Amino acid sequence: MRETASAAAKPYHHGDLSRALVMAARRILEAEGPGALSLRAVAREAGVSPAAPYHHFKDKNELLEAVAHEGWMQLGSEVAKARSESPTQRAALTNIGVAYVIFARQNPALYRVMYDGMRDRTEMPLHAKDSDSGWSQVECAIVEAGGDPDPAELQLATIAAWCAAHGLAEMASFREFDSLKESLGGEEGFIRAILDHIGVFIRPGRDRPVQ
Amino acid sequence: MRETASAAAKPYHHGDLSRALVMAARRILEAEGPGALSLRAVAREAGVSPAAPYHHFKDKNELLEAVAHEGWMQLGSEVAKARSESPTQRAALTNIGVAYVIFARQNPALYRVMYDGMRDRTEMPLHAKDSDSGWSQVECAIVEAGGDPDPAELQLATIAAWCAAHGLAEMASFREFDSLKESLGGEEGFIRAILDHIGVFIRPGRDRPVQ
DNA sequence: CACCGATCTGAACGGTGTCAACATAGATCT
DNA sequence: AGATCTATGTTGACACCGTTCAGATCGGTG
Repeated sequence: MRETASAAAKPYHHGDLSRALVMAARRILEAEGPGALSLRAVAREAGVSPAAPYHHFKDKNELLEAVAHEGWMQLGSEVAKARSESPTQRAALTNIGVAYVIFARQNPALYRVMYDGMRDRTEMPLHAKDSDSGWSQVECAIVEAGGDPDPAELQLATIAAWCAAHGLAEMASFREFDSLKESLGGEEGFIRAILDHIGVFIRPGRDRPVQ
Repeated sequence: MRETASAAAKPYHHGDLSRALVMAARRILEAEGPGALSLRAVAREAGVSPAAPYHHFKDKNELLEAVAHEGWMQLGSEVAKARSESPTQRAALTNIGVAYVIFARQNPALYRVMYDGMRDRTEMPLHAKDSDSGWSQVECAIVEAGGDPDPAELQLATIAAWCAAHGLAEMASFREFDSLKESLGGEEGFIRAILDHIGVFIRPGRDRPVQ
């Protein structure tokens, strides 16, 4: 019953469905937004029956978690890139913030899934273990920028920075700020201007000396 | 066909269904969370058929907007209260931030609905007109606390403060910070500690003098 | 009173998450 | 190799969802 002898005959077993499902989900997310992201639609996009995903994810939620995890990984590497490309350690922290917000702005649907999965969770997903997670990178950057290395103080500073970046990531989507953005030289100018007002992001050349 | 002659015979026409629906929605939201908030459930809770809401709201979304609007009003008055009860103008801004985050923490499901409705909106709902909206109160508080009254600068500062508060409102729900909260004297201590790290929130007694 | 418009009901449609029963394919054992 | 086991698919069903539409019911206006 093979389709056309050799080539594209869809096999009964997919081979790597879990990855295919995550990819399909991300495709739908980009193309049609989070509202269109139903489990059935993902299965459809992957060319598979609606029940097939349940052999790889116990839930719709578990699929979304996998998608979110990919997102956090990607964000982590963007952050790492921004940090390593910074000319000075003092500039790194701000650049990390900018990279974070820009990622969220460029992948709004994905970012939404990432944070939605985070909400009713008892722990933050991304940062705990990996030394190159977004979280620990921010910690390092804060210390390197002259922040207080005392663990308790550092944790507070990191939380503060993360709060600001997340808040800005969500607020930056309001069209209401369009004209303001334009007058600040585009999206990135806007982001930098806001981060400039938030103490945890050291302001090169305007802050008091680091030490 | 009246039930028991006079008293509680459910009338065919409800009288004030729109308000009853909003109230029912908020009840469900508090009791079972945002996941349980279906239009049918709201109608059920209000003791009405699933189609009845459509005579008062064109959409499920429009109902949620009404719920969100109530939330923003409530938040606005909480903020106003916190501001007016502050001993000094310099303390007011921080107290506003604390009140904002505490409101979000005490009404997490409502806050989620409020912001979800905000996301794909072209304008922010709450602040534009009313002089006692949360937004304009923050603006006033910033100026009164010694912030730059230049309009452009003030707008940036307000956005920055709002970003931080919103970010903290969402991050404060992570159980991961439980022990940290405890060591800081509870939820409010935690919130103040974080806001302390954010420049737009003036730090009484630690910041440079206002003028 | 007759009537009209606003409000509510009932039944229906397509879509959704999820599950149980069954089918198939690939791996493993003899 | 053949038999068997397990992982991975499919089909069909269930309850629920948002939404619509035709009809029932009521409050008010002529």
